[in-house]
Amino acid sequence: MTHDGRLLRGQRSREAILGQAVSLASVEGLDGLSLGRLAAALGISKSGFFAHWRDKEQLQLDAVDWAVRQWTEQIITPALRAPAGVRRLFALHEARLRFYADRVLPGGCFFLAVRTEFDDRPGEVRERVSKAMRDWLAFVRRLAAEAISCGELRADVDPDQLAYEMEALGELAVTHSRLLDDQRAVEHARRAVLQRLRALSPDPSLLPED
Amino acid sequence: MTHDGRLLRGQRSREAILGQAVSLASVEGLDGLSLGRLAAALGISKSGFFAHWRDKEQLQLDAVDWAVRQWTEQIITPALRAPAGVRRLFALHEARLRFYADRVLPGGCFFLAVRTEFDDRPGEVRERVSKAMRDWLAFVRRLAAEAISCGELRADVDPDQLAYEMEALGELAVTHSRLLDDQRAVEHARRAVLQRLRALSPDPSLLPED
DNA sequence: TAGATAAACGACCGGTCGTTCATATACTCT
DNA sequence: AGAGTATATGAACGACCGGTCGTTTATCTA
Repeated sequence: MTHDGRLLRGQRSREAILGQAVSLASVEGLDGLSLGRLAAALGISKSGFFAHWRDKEQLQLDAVDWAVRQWTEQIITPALRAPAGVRRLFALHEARLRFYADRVLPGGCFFLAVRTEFDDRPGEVRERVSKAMRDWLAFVRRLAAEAISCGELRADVDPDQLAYEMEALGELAVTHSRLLDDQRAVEHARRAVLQRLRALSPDPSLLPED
Repeated sequence: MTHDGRLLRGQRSREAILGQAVSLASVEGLDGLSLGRLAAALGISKSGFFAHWRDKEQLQLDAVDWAVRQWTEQIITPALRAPAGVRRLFALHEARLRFYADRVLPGGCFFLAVRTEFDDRPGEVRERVSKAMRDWLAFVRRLAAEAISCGELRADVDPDQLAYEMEALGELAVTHSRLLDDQRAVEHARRAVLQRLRALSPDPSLLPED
């Protein structure tokens, strides 16, 4: 129980499979992704999945959780190194844009792909994705509320409204930069949030001018 | 040649099929849509499609054009009844949000679904969707430039930047309202653009306060 | 009225989908 | 050494995929 090489190997397999699944799902979605292609990309057999997951849906659910962990490590954690307030909010936005620009995922954003796929399709996957989005938005709202309470955002700012705007402005960068081959999309996304935060802050000098 | 009931019937069939295809594609995408389900939804046989289109891709291309026409009729044309300037820009935004709120398409937005599906998949469909997006953004930019030249927007406004922001803020309303069952999403989208336009206009009183 | 043509159909093709199952291997525990 | 278990495989399944084929029905033309 304490030292089982099989479990360790199994866990490594699971991690490798989920990572690849999230990568492919960022391109073709979680349902568009087929087990055959996933197996081919990993060089394993299709039936091997069912040693780890009961069916495709269970794998999809775990893939969502894996993507949440990746998002936390690569966007939230780095942003928390910035001082609380508007600088942390903007650091969060920049971490996200860097995640897109660095092409960490071949499709750009797992959550964009999966959200448009499942927003109108009932089931457990939808609920899991929905919860991930709620948690993420609640986190952004909390950062906004922090910024208000430490006086770096005007007291009349609505955290809900600001979180919506940051989410919208950040995410369009994915499809715009790809579909239109428009490099300026990321710059538009950056400037939009920067100018918005500066306009809402009593001390804009906390943020870069441009 | 001038009066052929067969051609007329064929054209009506094509229109009905494309309308249904756009509806279904707004939910599951243009590739996720299967000819079998499309035929079932229309109560016709699968093989009948190939009397009108060579293959699925040709139908997809026509569906994109059909969706562009629908978008023009239901969003652009109504907005053009508003006077040129910031009021027309905001009318465009409101027409779009009404299109979403009225659930004209069961999936909310054909172009959101198709864009996330094809932004990283080469082919003719991608090019067609890309062109549709470019044309749409160019139209929004033109309205913004008009507003600047008639003095209703500050001269230092960047039409590219404004078009990006309006697009981003408008479109997130689709998935947010659906995935999160959040009715406020549309209101967030409306207020974000309204306050943005008011902030950029020398005469905010042209627009509603809230 | 006879022939041509557009529209729609049912049957069927090869291929891929998610899934099941019997089996083999690798490892731990008793 | 032997039982038990986690991991992985290849073969096979029924369902559905996009697409082809020959045929029928409806309509126009000569």
